[in-house]
Formats: sequence, C-alpha cells, structure tokens
Amino acid sequence: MVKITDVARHAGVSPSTVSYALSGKRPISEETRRRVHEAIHELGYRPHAGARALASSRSNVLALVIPLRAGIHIPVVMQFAVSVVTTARRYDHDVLLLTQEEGEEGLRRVADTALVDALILMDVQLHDPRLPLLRTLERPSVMIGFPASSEGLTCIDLDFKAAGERCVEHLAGLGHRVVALVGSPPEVYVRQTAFAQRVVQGFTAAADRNGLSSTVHPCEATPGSARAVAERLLREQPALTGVVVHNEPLLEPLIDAFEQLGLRVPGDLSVTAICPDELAESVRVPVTSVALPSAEIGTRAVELLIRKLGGGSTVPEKTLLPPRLTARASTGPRAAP
Amino acid sequence: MVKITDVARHAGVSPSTVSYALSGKRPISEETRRRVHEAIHELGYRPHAGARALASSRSNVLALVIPLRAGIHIPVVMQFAVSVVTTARRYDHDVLLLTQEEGEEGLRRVADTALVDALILMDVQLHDPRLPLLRTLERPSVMIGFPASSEGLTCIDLDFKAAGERCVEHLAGLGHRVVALVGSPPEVYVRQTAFAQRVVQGFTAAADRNGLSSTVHPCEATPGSARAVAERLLREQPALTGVVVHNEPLLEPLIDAFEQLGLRVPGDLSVTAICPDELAESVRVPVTSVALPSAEIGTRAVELLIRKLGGGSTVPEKTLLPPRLTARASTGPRAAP
DNA sequence: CTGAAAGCGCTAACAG
DNA sequence: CTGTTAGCGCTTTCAG
Repeated sequence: MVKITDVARHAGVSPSTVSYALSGKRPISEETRRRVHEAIHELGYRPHAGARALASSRSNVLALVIPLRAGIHIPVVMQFAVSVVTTARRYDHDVLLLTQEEGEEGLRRVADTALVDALILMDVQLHDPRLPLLRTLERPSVMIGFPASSEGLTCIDLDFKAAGERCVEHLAGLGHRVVALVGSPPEVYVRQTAFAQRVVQGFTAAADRNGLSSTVHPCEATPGSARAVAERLLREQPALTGVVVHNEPLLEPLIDAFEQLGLRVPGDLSVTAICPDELAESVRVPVTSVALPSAEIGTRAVELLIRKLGGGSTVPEKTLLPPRLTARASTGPRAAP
Repeated sequence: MVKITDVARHAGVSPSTVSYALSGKRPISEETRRRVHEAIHELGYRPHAGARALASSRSNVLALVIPLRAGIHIPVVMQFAVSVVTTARRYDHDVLLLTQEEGEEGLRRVADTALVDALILMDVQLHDPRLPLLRTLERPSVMIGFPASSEGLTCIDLDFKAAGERCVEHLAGLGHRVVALVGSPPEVYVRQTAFAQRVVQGFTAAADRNGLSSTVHPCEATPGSARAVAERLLREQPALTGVVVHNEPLLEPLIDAFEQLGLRVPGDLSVTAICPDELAESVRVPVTSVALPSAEIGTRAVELLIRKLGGGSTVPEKTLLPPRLTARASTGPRAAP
C-alpha cells in the first residue's frame, strides 16, 4: 500500500505538505502543488479512510435511515436514497445505509463509533421515539418529515398541509362543490405519521374555507379496496365531483374503478393527487397533481447537513417546500348539473 | 469521548485485555471478562470505527452498488438492498451505498481507501466494464448476475434460463401448444444484461424441446405498450394460449389488456410470470409465477462475501438458485379447441 | 491467562 | 510557504 510518506518522499516534500496540498487547508506554492499531484498520480496514492477519520475526527460518511414499513411507496424511498447518495458525493461524502429496524440502538452505534459524521432520517412520526436521542447525540441530523415538536432539530419536507389545500383550491376553482380525500392506509394514520395527517388538515381546512362539503377516507393500497372506496363514495356522496388521492399505489386502480362504474374522468369526476410527477404522468389519464419532490428533498437534506457540519452558519429548523401543482388531463370544470 | 484506556483503567486491566475481551481473539478468564464488560457498560464505551479500521485493516463495511437505469423494477432493488443491510448486520458489518453512476472510479475509490472491505454489485452486464477492475482489486466482491465470463469472480443469481424453461414446461404440461414470451424493455437486451437473455434462451429451448411454437417480444414498461403487444399477439398468433411475462410493471396491465380484448384468464389464455411473489399475488388474478427471490439473493450474496473475507474456505464461483414455480389462478389446462 | 509497547496512516498544531 | 512531530484510538505482536 502506498502511503502519504511515500508520496512525500517521491515529491521531495514533507508529509504535511502532501496533506495540505490535498485538503487545501493552507497555501501551497504552485510548483510544489504540481509536484505533489504528480507524485500522487504516479504512485496511485489513496489516503486511508480510517487513518483520516482517526486523525481528523471526520469520517466523511453520512447515515441514511430508510423505512421498511407498510404503507410507504417504495419508489419514493429509492429515489430519495439515490438523490442523497448523489448529492453527498458532490460534497465528498459517502452514505451508509441503515434500516429503520435497527432502531435507536443503530443510530447510537454509528454515531458513537464515529462511523458517520451525521444522520438523515426518513419516515418521522409525530412522536418519534428517536427524537430525544437525536437531541443528545453529538452529531447533527436532518429529518425528512415533521414531528409534533421539532425544537432543536432540523426538519424538511413537502408542505403537505399546503399541498392538501392546493388540491382543494384547484378543484374549488373549477367549480366543484363536493370533494373527497382518498388517503393513505389506516396504519399510516394510526402510527401518527405526520405527513398523512397534515394532508387531511389542509384538505379539510381548505374545503371548509371554500364552503365545499368534504369527507376523508383512509384506504388500503390494494386494487380490491380501490373498487370498494369508489363504490362507497358514489353510494354515500352522489354529488361528488372532485377527488384528491394521497396514496400512490391506489391512484391508477382508483381511476379504473371510477370509470368501470360509469364515471368519466374528468367529464364526471375530477381527480387530483399528491404523488411523484412520474407516477402522475404515467397513468392512462395523466393526473393533475402536487409533486412529491423526493429528489429535491434528498438534495436539500444533504445540503442542510453539510452546512451543519461546516459549523459556521446555522440552518433553519424547519424547511417546508411549497407545493407545486401541475394541471393535467384528470381535472376539468364541474359539468352543468 | 470514552476510550479503551478508560475502560482498562476502570476495570483494572490493560487495554489489550479489553480489546481481546471484545474480539474474543484470545482466552480471557471469566472473572476479568465480567469486569471488562461491566466497565464497558458503565462507561458507555464504543470503539472508534476509524481507529479500529486503521489498526486492524478491516472497516467492517461492505459496499453495495445499485443500478439506476431504466427497465429495472425498483421494488426489487429496494428489497434487495434491505436484505443486504439486514444480513450484513447479522455479521457485524455495515453497508455503504453507491450508485452505478459512480462507475469504476467509485469502486476503486472505496476499495483503495479501505473505506470498505468488500463489494456487492447488481445489474451485471454480459461484458461489464467493471470486470477487469474487480479481478485486480485487492478486495473480494460478489456480483448479482452473470457476465459472459465469470472466471475468477463470484456470481449469484436466480437461474433465469431454468426459470424460462420452467414456465414453458408448466404451460406445456397443461396442454398449451403456442406460447409467447413478453420480455423486458428492448434497452435491457441491447445493453446485454445477462438475465434477460437467459430467460429467452430457456424459454425458446424448452419450447423447441416440447414441440411448442414460440415467439419473443421485448416490451416497454408502459400501459400503452401492454395494449399494443396484446393486440399484436392476438393478431399474429390467433392460436396463442400461453404467455410468459418477464416484465414486472407490465404484468397487471397486460392481463387487463387481454381481458379487455375478450380473452378470459385462465379460461382462454394462461399467463405465467417471472417476478417477485408479492407482485404475482397482488394482481387481480393471482399469477402463476417463478419467484424472483431478491431477499434470498441478497442474503446469500452477503454470506458469500463474509466467507471470502474469512479467508479460510473458498466459495463457488457460480451460484444459480433453482427456480421455484408457484401455481396460482392465472394458468389452467388448454381449452378444448 | 495478562501486560507493555510498537505501530496502523494521517492530520494539525507548533516552529520556522 | 514548508518541515517536524505529537498524537488520533485501537490491535497485535512480543514477552512473561
């Protein structure tokens, strides 16, 4: 293995000069800089990650904790992970993958052994058991999603409340008077995942504000249940003309179910969703939607962490990304009664 | 930060004894073992990962390289990643996540800096450009999938050729005489990803052997193209009664398309697939399928690596998991003509 | 069965 | 602008 002293000798300088030439932490003359890099190149030198971490107390690794549980749309998690890795690399960091399953002990382990410098957590719950730990951990973290109290923590997410509102306003603007929200599976609400509840809040508030009548329907992510909710909605709310879907796997089956029940989209029924743009675009009837910008959230989360690691600047505790609605073929004006 | 010398002092032993008590690399009397663990517990000691890696030349981290490209079913990748992480933890290892995008330079980087001890690669192509690198790298690796020549490497995957055969044999056994394979998107074949081609080989060979007439149809993973292939198949092969699908996102839309064209499944048409069991079970008509055992492959891949890291035993270069077909509602005997 | 002590390869004062 | 040197915290000979 070629080490820093080899490079130093080869370039005719001291080891520290090589180190500084690499880190840029002190000025190096152009001439020696060139010689050092030449030597590095010729010898194929790679600094030993462990030695570096030991000497600098920085591993340049971020931990990413991904959820496993039911009711979470896998492609969103994956896209998020990819964007975290890609962005981390831009800042010369790597990403260690942890599963939620490891729990608090897992977080403590990677933090306390200095395996990682900082942590990113997904799928945060309103009263997430990891919150107290994160506050005492000596390493910075960023959470995707908002717990009940985010004091002293850094959180980022789509503004789901505003997203729910935005969908309703879009429908209200088109003249719809009776709307329904088809939401995430019941277990997502039961375990008090913040984002699902916030959509409901926004949806309901905006409906009330606009004088619309509204109902909320948590729903399993199976094709069978799509048919079931569709039937139930038509039966219980015959005047329904606007639906907001916050349940990725159900989007397509639900539209199918409505059409099989004789409702044209958007002729008889307007449908909007909160989901990744790719999903909204890939449905047979492209769906008007508020984008779930997983990639952007991942990028921003890493950037927040890097800034926290930098030390100087302080970062905002809460970052809420404003909803961006794209009108597509699935919504239209309410048909004359 | 509490370090090994603190623990040693607290327990009244030397640092090396603490180290050995932790690693078990030499006999420790029951009494001192107890005292050491007590001290560790009381002080909340965690060995510093970097220091450990430096002193032992082992980081206890595995690299996992995941694909990004089109034509790959995301949930399979995700399930695979989770199973790798879970299994790695069982052997006291962590997992560093890399994207294919980083390319050979990325592999070289994490290997040469000793950030990781070993590598797992997914989405291997027939003539994968990373092969020569892997052979020269001083660290062990395992590939998911088989390149054209796997000499000197360790590969594992579902036996896709046998899987293709198994599907055909199942259909042949039910009396079907004309079968078609609806395959992965064309780009998957173009870039010579091994597994897609092997399915075709097995499918065709088994059809020939059984005297069935067969055709192969690479297919985009969009709902629109499902309809298109379905129509084309019926037009060009009116006698068709058996279909093998090797394209996850297309499975459900394709069955829908057939039924919309007036064919009952399995009454008029038997459908089998090569896909994850969860997918096969979740379709409206549960599909007879050969399982794509991502979790098992992930587990086995890690176990192979751990054995290679252990040094002693040598591991097989090729591990082909035999196909396991589960009969479900989508296949039945050929209707009397 | 246990201790002492020599590094592992790099960074960051400190000194010039 | 550059060199010298003292660790970073742990593992592992070597010695007993």
